[in-house]
Amino acid sequence: MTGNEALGTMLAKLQRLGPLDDADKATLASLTFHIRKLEPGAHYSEDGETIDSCCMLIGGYACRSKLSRGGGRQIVAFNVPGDFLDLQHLLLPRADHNIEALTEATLACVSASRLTRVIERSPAIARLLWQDTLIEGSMFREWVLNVGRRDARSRIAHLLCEFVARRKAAGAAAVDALIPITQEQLADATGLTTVHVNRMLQRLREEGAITFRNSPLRVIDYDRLKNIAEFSPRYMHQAA
Amino acid sequence: MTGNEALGTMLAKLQRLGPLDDADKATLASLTFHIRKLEPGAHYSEDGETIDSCCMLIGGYACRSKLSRGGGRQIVAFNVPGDFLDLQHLLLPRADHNIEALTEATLACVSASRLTRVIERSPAIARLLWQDTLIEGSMFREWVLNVGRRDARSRIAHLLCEFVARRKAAGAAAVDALIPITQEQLADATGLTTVHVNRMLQRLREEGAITFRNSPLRVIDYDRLKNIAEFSPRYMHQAA
DNA sequence: CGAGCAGTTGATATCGTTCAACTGGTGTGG
DNA sequence: CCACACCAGTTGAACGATATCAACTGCTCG
Repeated sequence: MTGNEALGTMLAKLQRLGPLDDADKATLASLTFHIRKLEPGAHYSEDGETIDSCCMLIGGYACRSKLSRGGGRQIVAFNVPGDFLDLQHLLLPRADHNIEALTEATLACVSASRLTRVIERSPAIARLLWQDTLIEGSMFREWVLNVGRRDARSRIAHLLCEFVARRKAAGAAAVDALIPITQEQLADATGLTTVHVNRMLQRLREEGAITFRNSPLRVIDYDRLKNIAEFSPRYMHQAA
Repeated sequence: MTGNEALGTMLAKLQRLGPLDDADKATLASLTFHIRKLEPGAHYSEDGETIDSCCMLIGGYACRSKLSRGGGRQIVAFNVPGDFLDLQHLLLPRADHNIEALTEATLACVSASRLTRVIERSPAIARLLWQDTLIEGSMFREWVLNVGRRDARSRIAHLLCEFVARRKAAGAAAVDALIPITQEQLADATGLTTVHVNRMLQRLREEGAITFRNSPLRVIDYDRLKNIAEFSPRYMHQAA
């Protein structure tokens, strides 16, 4: 994976959000990317750290998580290729959560100060990045609803729907591709226990929505899953 | 409440986030505010609506909520004076949640197109608004953790701590001022039932952290409440 | 071959829900 | 000034969803 491919991924992402003119593209092209690989489970950043670069996930999958005092982990977002992982460190140097690779992951990192210069020169780019932040915010609100109000079965279903929809929108994989999330991670993302997640997944399998026995999770009936989940992608603002 | 007072509130809010020079302030002052009053329970915006203005809450309290298909309501944020209610409609015209007054509320509204012109002229203002969006995002992440991982008692305590801390930071009221949130709203915000919220509040009262019998809620021992809540305000990035 | 880890199962415990009745303010119309 | 309605809050009893604990399976990898 080279800097050029990273630039391509970033351009594609931004242009999914809105138009850029040639000057904007040239400005972007002036960035130098530092390519970084992460093993599964490795952390890119940790809660409390000071960070002065911004990364985009250009390959593999990641998640954002926070710990409660008791040691419980809550995953608050999943990330797919094309996602900015920490645009926030442009304006808020101190990390407020952990960012962790789910699979082998490839990151394209830019120094925060250089990116700052880019957005000063290109209001259009600044606007799209801000828009991305806003869409992320909307997804967090949906997560609060998901964890707060849905029962275990539809909560899990909703999570899977979102993951699959975002990955598809990013062009990273088909709806029925393998889902690289363990049951433990699913539990941490839904606020349930692994035991209960396992039982609910079995139910979703019986209902014909997914498969997974001794092999990674895979969605086989997306429509059914969406129904169970009350999933409507509007909150993603068609962009993720 | 006049447009001038609205401008003052907005300036104060922005300068809590970062510095502005005189040109920025002049640019802001060119905005015309439309002052709007909301009765308790009245909606400013509803999920799905198209909105072409941006409002700041300059008096009273509000909340953001979403509905699940089953009709369950999830409150995903509380708002205190000085909060931008819908900066997002600058870039995402379609609302993805409801915004509702908790008390009598006063809003200062600006047309989205005018505000767009302001941020085009002043990168510093754009930067602070984006920063505000990022901080809001961090608070949503904390809410996911709160609803997903904490038990009922500390979940409620955490909510109260956040409300009180933000209100204090905004200079709107002291820590021990009345909290204008009903037990039903507390239930909707925590993903619990009113019955259980009532029982947990009684426990927090027995523990000496709050009072409320036949009168509005009030925090009387903030430190104790913070302890129960595992509350650490870092996720608000000192700004709210 | 053994260790380790994700996943699976069953039995039991618990937290929070549900349902239904009741209290006590507050506001309104007669 | 009373009667009534209404609404937030309160209480108790029974129920149910999810957690907890502990044992076991079956990969995968060294």
